[in-house]
Amino acid sequence: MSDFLNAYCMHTSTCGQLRLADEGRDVTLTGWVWHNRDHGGLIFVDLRDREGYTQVVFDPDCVTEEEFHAAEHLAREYVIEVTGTVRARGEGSVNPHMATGEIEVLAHSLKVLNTSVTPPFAIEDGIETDELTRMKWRYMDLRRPEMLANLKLRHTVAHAIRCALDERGFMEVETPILANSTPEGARDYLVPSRPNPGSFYALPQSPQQFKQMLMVGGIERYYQIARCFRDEDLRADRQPEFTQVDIEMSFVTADDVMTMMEDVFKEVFAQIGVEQDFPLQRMPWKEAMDRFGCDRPDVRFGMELVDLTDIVRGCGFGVFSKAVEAGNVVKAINAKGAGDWSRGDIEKLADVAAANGAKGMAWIAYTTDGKEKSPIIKFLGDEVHAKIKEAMNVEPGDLLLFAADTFATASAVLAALRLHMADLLGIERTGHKLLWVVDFPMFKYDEDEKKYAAEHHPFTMIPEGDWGKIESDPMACSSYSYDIVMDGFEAGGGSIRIHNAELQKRVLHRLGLSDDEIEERFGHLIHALELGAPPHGGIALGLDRLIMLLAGRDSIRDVIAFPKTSSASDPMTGAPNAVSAKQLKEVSLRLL
RNA sequence: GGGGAGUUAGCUCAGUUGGUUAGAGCGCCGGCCUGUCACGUCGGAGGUCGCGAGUUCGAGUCUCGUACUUCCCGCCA
Repeated sequence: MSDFLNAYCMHTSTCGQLRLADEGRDVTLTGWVWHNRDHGGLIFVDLRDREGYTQVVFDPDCVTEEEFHAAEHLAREYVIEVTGTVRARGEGSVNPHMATGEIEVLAHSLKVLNTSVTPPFAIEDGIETDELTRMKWRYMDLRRPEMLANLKLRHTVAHAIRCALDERGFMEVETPILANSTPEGARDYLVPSRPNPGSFYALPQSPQQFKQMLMVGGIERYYQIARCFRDEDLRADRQPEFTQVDIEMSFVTADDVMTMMEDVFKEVFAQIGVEQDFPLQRMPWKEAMDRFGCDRPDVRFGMELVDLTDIVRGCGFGVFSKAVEAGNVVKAINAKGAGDWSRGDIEKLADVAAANGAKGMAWIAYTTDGKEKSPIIKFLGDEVHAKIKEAMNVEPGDLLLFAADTFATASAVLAALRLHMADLLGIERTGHKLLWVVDFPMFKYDEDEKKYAAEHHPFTMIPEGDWGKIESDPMACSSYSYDIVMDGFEAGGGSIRIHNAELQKRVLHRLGLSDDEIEERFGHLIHALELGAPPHGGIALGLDRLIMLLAGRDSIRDVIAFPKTSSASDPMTGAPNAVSAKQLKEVSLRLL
């Protein structure tokens, strides 16, 4: 081993670890210069590494003239090695805001390991630097303590999950990144195959097919912290590549999977000190939609949706009564505390409703001094209004917001308004609340394509009592499916899978696939099911979202070391980039 | 594909009704300073106002286009 490696490979971080008990120790610290306070005859340098920071003092009596001169010129982010003695700080110079504030290191020697040009932004928490700038110099962003803490949390959680699954007999198995394209679902990222001109791999949207094959392969309990790829438009909580904790088990029921998952969460949360009551609530999908308008409700606050369809049937307000006649629903939420809002502020909420598909938004405000104002109240009639007030539990200071539309649209509108009002009213949403949303319908009807689609995915097991409805009444088919919802986000989802080839074919037929298409796209799955596939099911957790929520961030970009911008590019490396004509020719491609 | 917000110094921002040489804080550079910890203090440098057209005597400011960032809808089995 070279002297260089000898000198550095055994080094462990100590910048955040020294305490009063270490007084008198000779130590060697390495790290980055955070702040340099040069008092002329005495220099204070805050030296930072991933564990924290320590004040180093340069006294001209304790270092050579050259070293003191070098210390005067230490700028932010210079990399240095300092050897010195730990000493207690004098009376009045203890810094209670620093973990190492009771001590300092009096330098005996200084080595400048590297210099740094001026950083593009401050290496500090709470900066408001544009994300493009942070991503272009991502390695600098990662030096900021809060970003480092996010990655540490991610590591700790991933490690705890691995340990918990290992204890339960799960095997980690890697599945291919170069996989096959599946026309169902999200758009695939494609990779041309050089030896097979005109053919492409797809990067997996999830290891779904492979993990089912592993069950058929007799693995029984599999997991993988798996990268997944979806070529769809981005959001604050969606990246083109993201990480799933992918889990599959044989010979289990939905209850087994959920219980196992809760046990894992229990251990993970214990490790990171997150409070959560177990067992988790299990809410049927229909109930979630009825009460929250959403299959991933944030149940940390109320403001639930109330169905007023029966109350307003035949009432004098045409928008409501005609909606009911057309078979639609009329629902409302009660935003307590917004009753005194101005007409203008209330009308602005209609923009939120419109963005989610509403054609308009009726409202009634009840001021704290007992007045009522509303553009619709005069049409409702006293009797209907009284019933609405009773159903909505109206008190002075309340604001009712209505949606009259199809069940799907009314749900989406009020779910969005509910979250929007919670933000505007400052309703506290601290802590974490997990629950299961279960029993999703097997199918949904796609109005545009005029065909049925899978609500979860087409491999989800249907309760045996509903098998007969696959052809006759698909919308009435339930499924053994479960999403784990955290603070209003889908943290994961799974199901018991179909392990019967005939049933799988019936479901695929229902989705509009011909025998030939089934053979072509899903032949490998069908054949596997015919060869002794065990009953099996599993779940996939969105690791990025989970860490985002645990870290209290608004974007998964803050918990991913090297994320992409909203146009799926990487400002640091320049990816995606143009390739040479030679490269294109090698994979038999020509650009349009 | 659609809608909202944005782009001015290294960073964060201000910039009035279209009018002189585009400002501030932080950072940066230089001087002074032995107990600071957002050190202090004195001085200094630093700008293609995203890009391209247009209107105008005159554009950071108005119009059109365009690129990029960000949030949302669609999309994400």
